[in-house]
Amino acid sequence: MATDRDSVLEAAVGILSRRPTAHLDEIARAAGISRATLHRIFPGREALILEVGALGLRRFSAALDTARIEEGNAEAALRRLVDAVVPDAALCAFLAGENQLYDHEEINDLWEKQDARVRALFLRGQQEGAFRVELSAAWLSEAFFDLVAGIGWAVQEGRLAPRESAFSLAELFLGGALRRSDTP
Amino acid sequence: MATDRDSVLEAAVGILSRRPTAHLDEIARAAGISRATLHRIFPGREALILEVGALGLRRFSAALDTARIEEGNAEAALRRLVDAVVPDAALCAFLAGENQLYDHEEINDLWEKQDARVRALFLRGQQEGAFRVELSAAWLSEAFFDLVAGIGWAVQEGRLAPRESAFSLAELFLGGALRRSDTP
DNA sequence: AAATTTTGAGACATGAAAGTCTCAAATGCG
DNA sequence: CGCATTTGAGACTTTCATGTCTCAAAATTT
Repeated sequence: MATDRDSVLEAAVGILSRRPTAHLDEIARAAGISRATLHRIFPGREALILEVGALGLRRFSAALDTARIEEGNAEAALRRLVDAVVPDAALCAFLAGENQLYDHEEINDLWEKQDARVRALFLRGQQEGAFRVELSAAWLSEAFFDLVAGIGWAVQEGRLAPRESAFSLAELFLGGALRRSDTP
Repeated sequence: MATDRDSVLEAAVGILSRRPTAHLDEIARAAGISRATLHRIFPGREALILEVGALGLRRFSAALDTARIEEGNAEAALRRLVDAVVPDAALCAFLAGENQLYDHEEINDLWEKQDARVRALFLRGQQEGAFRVELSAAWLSEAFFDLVAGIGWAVQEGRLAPRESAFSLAELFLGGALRRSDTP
């Protein structure tokens, strides 16, 4: 459930994923609280950003769990992952853009762990013959994340309907832009 | 050719695309000049950022020109575009992340114009039967840009070899991650 | 309804980066 | 070689977001 802190963090993401330099004023207003209260909940800007990152990682990690990406065939696992991750795409977009967090050991470790799970999925998919081997698993993993972030931005700014987002992401990433006469 | 200003701007991109909040000190050092000289060339931070954006758009526009995206079949045009745009991927990554520039009329207009050209390419490709029609031209265009930015980041941080970048971008975007028995 | 707690608005202090200036060193030019 | 221009290092001022504080209003509890 969305605790009090989490709802503030989600409001913060809405602002920060678009403008990482936004003032605390603005974030507080978006969260519907005063700057004073924001300060009471989070000691300062740095702490706030850190917690947004931590929330993003928790959600991403939870998405990997609910999608059970280690099970079944790789393509189906990836499709499940898309469905699970799309609701938190904005959070992922923030994570993707916030390279500053990477010198925080705790965050860094958690990120590394989740990233490894995704890379492993692609590697497994390549070994199963599901994914192309001409593209490195690392690049597949990174590109996937880029597109998740892109979906997050596009939805947030109204350029893409939320209902289409999972389909658009999965189809483009898996199938590419080229039309084909046959289904694979 | 890279005039004096442009070389400073390119150094600035190297820093700013990774950390948009970097101090001017750092940017000056990266450009090999002093903070005083940086101030002499660009009146201030805002002006610098603006010019970086303008350079990015000029380069992107030039890439669309050299790729002659309006000519020939759409797939080939897109492949040419990939080759033309990859050298400036870092600049594009900056553009993608810098939504602040969008309230500058001049920049905004220029961006809108180039974006329209790319969208037109995808639309044309869909009409020719080259690109899938289940995905909107707007999303194809946006996703393409997301991946260009991703390539820029990955190369800049050494996660992807520059020589592989054009291939990785074109293949993933056009063909997707799924392996296929036949070539389309 | 009274008491306790939480919140918001604003004033104020702090600190850090941006912007400005000066002057000596370096560079380029005639 | 001497003159002119440009550059760099640093001190300084300014600006603005952050962080801190206070107090009254609102909400919650009992």
